[in-house]
Amino acid sequence: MTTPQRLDADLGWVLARVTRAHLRTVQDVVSGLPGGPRGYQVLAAAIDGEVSSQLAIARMLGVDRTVLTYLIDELERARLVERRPDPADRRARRVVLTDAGRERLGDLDRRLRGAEERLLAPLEPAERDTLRELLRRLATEAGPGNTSPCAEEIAATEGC
Amino acid sequence: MTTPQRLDADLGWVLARVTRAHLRTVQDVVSGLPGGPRGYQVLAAAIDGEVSSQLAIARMLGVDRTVLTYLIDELERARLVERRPDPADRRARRVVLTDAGRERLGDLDRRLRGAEERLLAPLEPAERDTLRELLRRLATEAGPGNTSPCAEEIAATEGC
DNA sequence: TATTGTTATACTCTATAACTATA
DNA sequence: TATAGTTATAGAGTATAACAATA
Repeated sequence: MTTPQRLDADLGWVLARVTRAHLRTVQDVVSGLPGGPRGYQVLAAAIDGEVSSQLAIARMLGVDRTVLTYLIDELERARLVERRPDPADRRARRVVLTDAGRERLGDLDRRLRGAEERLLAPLEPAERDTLRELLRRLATEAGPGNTSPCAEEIAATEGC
Repeated sequence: MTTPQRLDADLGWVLARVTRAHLRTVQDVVSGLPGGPRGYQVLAAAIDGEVSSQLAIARMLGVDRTVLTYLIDELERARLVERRPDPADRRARRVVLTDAGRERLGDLDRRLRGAEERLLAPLEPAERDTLRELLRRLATEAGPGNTSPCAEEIAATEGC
C-alpha cells in the first residue's frame, strides 16, 4: 500500500491532489487565455448577464475584487469582454462578452469538459456524475469561497 | 437560480470553492501548527515510517522538496518531529515523529475529521462517505500532484 | 456614510538554480 | 553521473489600504 490510511482520509490532502491533477489536465486547454482557468471562470460567470459586475464576479469566484481589475484588463485587451457602464448604477461596470468571447467560451466549455472526463477516467461514468453532483452541491451550499463572509442578502442577489 | 449552469459544471470552480471552504473550516484546528494544514499532512505522511524521507514526503504532498526544508525546520523547532540519519542512505534524512508529535497528530486527526464533517453537513451521511471515497480514489489514482512528472518506478516505491 | 472600481504595495506560497554531501 | 538536502532568489497569486466616483 503506497498511501497511508491516515493521509488519504484527509479531505485537505485529497482536495489538493485532485485540484493539482485538474490543473495539469486543463493546462493546455486554457494556455493562451488571460488568467488561465480563472479567465474561463470569468467568461462563464458573465455570459448570462446575471452576474456581470466585477464585484459579483469576484464573489462568485471567491477572490478579492482587486484581482478582477487586472484580469478583466487582460480579457478586454484580448477582445473577449468589454466593460460597459451600468445604467442602473454608475459606479459599477457590466462585464459583457464580445462575439469572440462567446465563441471562445463555447470552445473552452467543450474542451474543458473533455479534459475533465479524462481526469475522471479512473471512475465509472455513473461515479463521475455522482462526484460532480456532490461537489457542485457542496460548492453552492457551503458558502462563499471568500475569506470575508458574504452576507445572506448579498448571497441571494449576487450569487454567493 | 443564483449559480449559472455553465460555471457550476466546471470542476475547477467547484474544486476551488470546496477547497476554500475546507481551508476556512479547518483553520482554527491547525492554527498554531507550523505550516497549518500542510504541517498536519507531513505528520500524517511520516507517522508510519513508510514515507519518511523529505523527498518522499514532498512527492506525497505534491510539492517541491525545497518546501519541505523550511516546513520540517519549523516542525522540528516545535519538537513535533526529528531528523535522523538514514542508515541505508547517508544523503537522506528520516523524518520521525516525537512522542509529542504523535500526540499532536492524534488530536489533529480527531478534530480535523470533526471539522470536515461540519463542512460536509449539506450532504447526507451516505453521500459524505461516497464523496470521500471517490475523491480518495481520484487522488491516489490520478497521478502525482507535482508538476514534475513522477516516473512509474518512483511511484511504486515512493508512494506517488 | 457606504459601495464600486482602481492603484500601489506587501505578503504568502511555490518553484528554479546553485551548492554540498553522498550514492 | 545522479540523487538528497540546503540555501538564496524570483515569480505568481492574493490580500490590504488608500483613493476617486457614485449611491
